[in-house]
Amino acid sequence: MLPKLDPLLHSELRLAVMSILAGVDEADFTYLKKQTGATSGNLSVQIDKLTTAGYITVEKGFKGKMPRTTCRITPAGQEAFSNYVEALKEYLSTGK
Amino acid sequence: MLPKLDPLLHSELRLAVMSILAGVDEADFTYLKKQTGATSGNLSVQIDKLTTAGYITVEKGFKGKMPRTTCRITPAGQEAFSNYVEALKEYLSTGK
DNA sequence: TAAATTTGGTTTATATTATAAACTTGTTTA
DNA sequence: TAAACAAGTTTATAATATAAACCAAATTTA
Repeated sequence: MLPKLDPLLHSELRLAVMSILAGVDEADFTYLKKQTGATSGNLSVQIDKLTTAGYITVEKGFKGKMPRTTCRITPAGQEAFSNYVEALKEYLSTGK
Repeated sequence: MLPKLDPLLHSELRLAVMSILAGVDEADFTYLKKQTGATSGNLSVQIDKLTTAGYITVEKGFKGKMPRTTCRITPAGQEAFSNYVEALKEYLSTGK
C-alpha cells in the first residue's frame, strides 16, 4: 500500500519553502516571498506551521534599520523532507 | 521560480488513484479502495473530481448481480500526471 | 517637515478541500 | 424473512489554503 504523505509537507507553498531551505544555509522572508511568488500573509502562516512542527527555525533581527526574518531548516526538517521525497517517489513510479 | 502544481493532482488520494490507474489498464472501485485504504465516501468524491476533469473515465456495470464501477485513466489524465511528476521533480531536487 | 509611500510583516476572514458520518439500494446468508 | 453485507452516494463537518485587511516603522517626496 502506498505510504502516507506528511500533510505538513504536502502543501504547495510549504513544500516550496522547504525545498528552498533544503538547498541553502538560510533565507529571509522577502527572499522566500520572491522565490515562491506567495503573498505575505500566506507565507507568514505557512512559516508559522513549519516552525511549530520544528521543521524550520525563525530568527528575527534587523538589516540596518529594517526588520528581517531569517529562516533555516532544522535537522528534523531535513529528515522529514527527505522522507517525504522517498514516500512521494512511490506515488510517481507506478508499476507500469 | 518553481512551477505551479496541478491542484487536482496535488491531493493524496487523487494522486494515489491516478498513480494506480497509470500503471494498469483498468481498476474497479473496490480495488482502488483496498489499495488506497480510503473510505468509500472519500474515494467516491475524488473519483468524481477526476472524472469531471477528464482525467479518468468511469464505467458502471455489474459483476454477476453486484454493481461494479470500473475506472480508466484517459490520455489527458496520463498527460496531466506526467506533467505533475515533472513539476514536482523541481521541488524535490533542490540546488544543493 | 509633513504627507505619502514603501517595507516587512501579522491577523483575521473567507473560500476551498478533504474527510467522515449517515444513508441508499440491492444481495446474500442464517 | 430478518439480519448482515456489498457497493456506493449524499450530506455535513472539520481542516486548509488563500486572500484581504490591517499595522508599525522606515523612507522618500513635495
